Amino acid sequence: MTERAADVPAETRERILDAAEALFGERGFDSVSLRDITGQAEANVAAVNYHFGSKEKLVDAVVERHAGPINEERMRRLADAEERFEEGPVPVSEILDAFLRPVVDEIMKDPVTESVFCKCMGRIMSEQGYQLPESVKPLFQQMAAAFAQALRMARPDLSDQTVMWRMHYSFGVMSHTLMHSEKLEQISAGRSGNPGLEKLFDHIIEFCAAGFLAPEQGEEGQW
Amino acid sequence: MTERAADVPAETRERILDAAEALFGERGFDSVSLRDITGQAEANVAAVNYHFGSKEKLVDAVVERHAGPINEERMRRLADAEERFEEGPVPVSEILDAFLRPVVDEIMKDPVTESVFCKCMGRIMSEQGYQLPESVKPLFQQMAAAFAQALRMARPDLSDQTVMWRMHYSFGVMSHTLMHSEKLEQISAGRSGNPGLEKLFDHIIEFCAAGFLAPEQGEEGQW
DNA sequence: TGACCAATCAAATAGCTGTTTTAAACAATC
DNA sequence: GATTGTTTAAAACAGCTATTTGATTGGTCA
Repeated sequence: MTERAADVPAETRERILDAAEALFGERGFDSVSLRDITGQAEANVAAVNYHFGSKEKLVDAVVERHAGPINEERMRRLADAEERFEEGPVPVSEILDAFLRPVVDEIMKDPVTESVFCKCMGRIMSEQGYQLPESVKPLFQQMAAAFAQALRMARPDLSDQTVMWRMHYSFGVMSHTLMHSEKLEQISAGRSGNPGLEKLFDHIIEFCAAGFLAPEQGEEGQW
Repeated sequence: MTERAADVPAETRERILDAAEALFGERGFDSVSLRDITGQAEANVAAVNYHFGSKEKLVDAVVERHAGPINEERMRRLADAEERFEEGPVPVSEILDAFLRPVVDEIMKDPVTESVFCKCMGRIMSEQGYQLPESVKPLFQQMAAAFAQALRMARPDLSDQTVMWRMHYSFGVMSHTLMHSEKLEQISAGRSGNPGLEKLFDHIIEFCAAGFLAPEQGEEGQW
């Protein structure tokens, strides 16, 4: 009769996913062993290969669990904004909001794993050499293309390269902030339903939007 | 008679440092084994523990080799800028330049390891949970404090928290860009003495400076 | 010449890695 | 009640990990 804590999901598969997400966020994909994961998940080592096939596929499963919903919500919000501003281009801050807000929402869905998933999300976006699972790649590329086009329309005076790079910078701001989200506790003292997280993303959007509004210096096409 | 390629340093210690830097940048600190490193450096496995004491101290040595000079140069440039603008606060873009430029210079010192060190540098700055070696920590904190103060003077209307966060964001832009610097080749086709790298940092400074110039929204002290 | 010292090497240490195998439970269906 | 397919569990797999050991080299100084 193995008693289990009340907040631990009953299903082994789910427990493994949760434990993996937490540990991946804390220490990275490669540095965490299957024994670390199954130990925390109170499962057998073989359970990972049974449920997921391999460690690599487990990583994919962890990513897929959130990446799909986030990217779909991004597309929804962008389409929504384009409807609201049908007479003209969508403002940069609205585009960035459509891009960033779904991440906040996804993180705040589960207040328990919140802070932990924060870092995992940041890791997914920043880990160099990491390949997105094939199942989310197409949607991700489609999403990125849609946002790039919206931003080009919002700032038609900027070169395409500049728009691309500034998207890249905004991505960096978000992922870097998520990865080091333990510093968040300085501003919102760990209460759940974290209001500090939303405020922080407002703050990020302010910063990136202002960055996007900067005029382009130097001659064009010199890249 | 073991012949060695002409561009490989003769000293074992140096060869290990170079190989470690390259591999760490490519795959991260944990994922690279000593055998990977010594294999590429054409050295014996035991050489790492002989010259550095442990793998962890090797990581520290890789970081120390660049972090010290970069932070010292940052302090020099900031002091220089404060002299040039003695009648008033140093402009944000000048402060960011003093902060970012030494990284470019350090990277471009050695055109061979350039692109590789790019990523390693990014990794050092972004790897979550990684602790700076004790030897560089004091200087780093001193440097960060000096830049924070300069930025507060440049934007006295902003709250201290906002300045801190925007510094954090700028850091994120730089480290994320360095980590994914293989995309650099899209804009500067791999010629050495890379002019694209300098241009890119100008571009980053434009973006971050504009972000810093954004007015502070909402009530203060609500963090 | 002999002693010393730093540097290198192959080999062995103990322990961890992902994965596979084998066997045992379990529920549902015939 | 026997027979399915699904899930769990312990044990073993080969291979890799960082580190240590002890022997061997080459050079330098007394």
